[in-house]
Amino acid sequence: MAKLQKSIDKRNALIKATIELVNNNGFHATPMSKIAKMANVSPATIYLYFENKQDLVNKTYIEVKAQYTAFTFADYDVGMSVEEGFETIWKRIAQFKLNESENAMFLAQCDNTPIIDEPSLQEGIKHLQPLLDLWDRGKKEGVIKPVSNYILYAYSINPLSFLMVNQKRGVFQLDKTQIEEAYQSAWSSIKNNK
Amino acid sequence: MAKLQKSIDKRNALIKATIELVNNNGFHATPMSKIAKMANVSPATIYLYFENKQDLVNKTYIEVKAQYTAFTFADYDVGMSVEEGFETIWKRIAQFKLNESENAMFLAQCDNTPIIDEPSLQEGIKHLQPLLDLWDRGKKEGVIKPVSNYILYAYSINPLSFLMVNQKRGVFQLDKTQIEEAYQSAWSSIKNNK
DNA sequence: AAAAAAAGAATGAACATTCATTTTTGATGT
DNA sequence: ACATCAAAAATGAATGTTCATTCTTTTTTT
Repeated sequence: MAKLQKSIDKRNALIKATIELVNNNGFHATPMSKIAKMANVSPATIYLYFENKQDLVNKTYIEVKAQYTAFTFADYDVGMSVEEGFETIWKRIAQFKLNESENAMFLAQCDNTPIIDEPSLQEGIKHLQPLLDLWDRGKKEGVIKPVSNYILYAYSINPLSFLMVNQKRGVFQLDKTQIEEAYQSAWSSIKNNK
Repeated sequence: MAKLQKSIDKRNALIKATIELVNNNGFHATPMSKIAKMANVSPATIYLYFENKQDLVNKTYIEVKAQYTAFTFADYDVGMSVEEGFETIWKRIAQFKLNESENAMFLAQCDNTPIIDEPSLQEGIKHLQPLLDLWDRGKKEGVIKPVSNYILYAYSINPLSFLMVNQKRGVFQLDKTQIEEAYQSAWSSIKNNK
């Protein structure tokens, strides 16, 4: 147990260091030596846990994405109505993006650059399925606009990424009221009006 | 004239190569030597036009951002009504993001990573002012929701970035009808309902 | 005491930038 | 028109550094 525990700690420290350094300096300016130093580990040790730098960043991405989706669907239940389900999921996503902004920033960076390889991107995207299923159900019930899920996502979920980035930059702050307003915008942009 | 013309051509070729390589490989995997090769120039020549790699990427960012905003406001006139003005601007932005996707992708990458330095980011953001002015006017007239411009941007403009990225990836295609739908979503998410 | 984990130092490749030379440009005098 | 030539522009090859990865040795675990 002791051995395994220790290993997991080191692995986590490496992943945490990767996120922090990539967020602050970008992938191009995060050498393995710095990651090692921040994780209190020798550079050589990284290679006991990961194949190489690409593998490290891929695995970090998958791990953070898994956390994100686990968090997102924690309160959700398939038995909920479409509207209730969407509100539940949306609010969790908002909470994640605004409270766990280190993780959210890392995902935003990965999703807008070619640093993660295709298989890992695919792996990361899988877990969003419940939301897509909910939308499909909503369209059948006539509650959700009959448009592509990409458009629904673009208008209801993606804005949170932008708000998160700007909150992180310190130029803007989302409070309770604004979150509620943002939620109303999100819902009214996807609900079917007719 | 001949001399200056030639210089501008080389500079443009370098900027174009930078955009293409950074889009496809990321900043970390675009060596100066590759940029030089793609621009049909010796590596040393880059340093006649730019101070160093950071300067090259900063200047590229500013240049593309300037193109973007010039394009955006080309049809806009301050005398327009708020609704007409917004529609005019929004549709130009959509056109830019979907037709000039190389440029738009580059901006998206820069806006979500720490590869551009702060002064250049500031420089790039300045030109968006007319849209913010329009929104402020709209709020005074009671036509636009009285919320932060960041929220207005997040819900009406930013979704286009997401759609652009996914269109580029080939998983999704925006046609005329969908653009019209997207515009309706954008407008109804910012117009004042009461 | 053998096996596993970790470490620090070494290795070699890749890369940004500079250097020494060559080529191009365009003004000037014929 | 053309030849000359200094200045500017461009080049390919060096330079020195940084960095990912590996190697050998040491430490820890069981």
